[in-house]
Amino acid sequence: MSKTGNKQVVKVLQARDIEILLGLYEHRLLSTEQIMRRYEMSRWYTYKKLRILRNSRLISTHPISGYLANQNRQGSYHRISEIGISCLREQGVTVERRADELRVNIRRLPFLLSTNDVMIDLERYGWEMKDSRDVKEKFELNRGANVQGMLTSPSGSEYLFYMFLHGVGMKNLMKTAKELRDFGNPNYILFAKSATSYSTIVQQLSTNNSVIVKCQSLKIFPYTFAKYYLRLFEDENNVMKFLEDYEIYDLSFKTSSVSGSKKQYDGLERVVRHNGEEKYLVNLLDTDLVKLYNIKQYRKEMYELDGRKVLLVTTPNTRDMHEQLLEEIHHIDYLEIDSGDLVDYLTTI
DNA sequence: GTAGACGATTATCTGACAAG
DNA sequence: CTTGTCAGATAATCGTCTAC
Repeated sequence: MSKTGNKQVVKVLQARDIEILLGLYEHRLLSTEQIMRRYEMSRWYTYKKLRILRNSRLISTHPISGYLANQNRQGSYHRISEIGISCLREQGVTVERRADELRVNIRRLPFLLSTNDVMIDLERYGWEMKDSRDVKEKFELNRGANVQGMLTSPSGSEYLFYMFLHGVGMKNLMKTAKELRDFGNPNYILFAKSATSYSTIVQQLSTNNSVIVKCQSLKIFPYTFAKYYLRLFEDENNVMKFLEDYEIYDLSFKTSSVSGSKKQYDGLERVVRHNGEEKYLVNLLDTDLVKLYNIKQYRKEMYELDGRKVLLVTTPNTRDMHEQLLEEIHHIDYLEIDSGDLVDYLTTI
């Protein structure tokens, strides 16, 4: 019997035990549910495995608070213990931090759980996530910065990212804006976990040109949508492939993008034929404020000279917001994408 | 309107068991 | 020994209906 004073403990450390310990070391903490997803174990087995690791004092378990709004029972999260760390060291893993240094302040807990959730969803599609401390170290950013970490897309683009929970304080948003302006990194992703925080962020930042002109992309996503969208669509060619595949959108793509000596408009590079008309296609599914800014620069006079309207790809949920942001521009047509189609497309690949 | 009541749900633990 | 599944139990909590 594998018992020590009644409790089941680890007798022989398994490969998966080490992977779990490593995951806890690298990401500081993971919830029960996250461990279940990340290591692809059944619910029962996850509990069992974690209990055995805990009984062996390799990990410690704590109740989650502040993660889900209006709910008291939110499950548990797990951290690696000092014993767990020496165990990793014995396995030949280079570990520098002590268990004590991996503790997370209760106020940061919901942020870290949220970012780890994104990480677990996207890593299997070729994304990589770097912890906020590593990022701050690497780019020499100050310790108190809001930046949550860095995401590297499958194609190698590096995005610093931010997480916004259910409420967004104005002070905090201004602090973030200052970071976006000062950090000098070209690409950013902002995740918003509620509809309110999403629209607050978009509204506040879309008028802040001093921030936008410093960026190559500044994408703002509703959290859940982002976890689907980013699997594949950070690469815009895949968005185009999707639009082509669904004939109901009635698009035919011109073979090449606008190029050469002809005068170009920033951000308007892709010409399509839609309803018998040539238009500039802009994908705004990512609510990229840089794209929005570029569309605003395409003024009425230019449009009258050029003759091509802008065809804007949006969703039923974001259309109102996008229209409102561009209300002074009239030469825009909106193409609504059914998010169901989008999810179908992503899950059948 | 709200305090119970009551059943459903959630997160977890337990012990048993098959198979390797 | 392990992995992995499962029925069953639990305590806390959630949702909702009902009685006052």
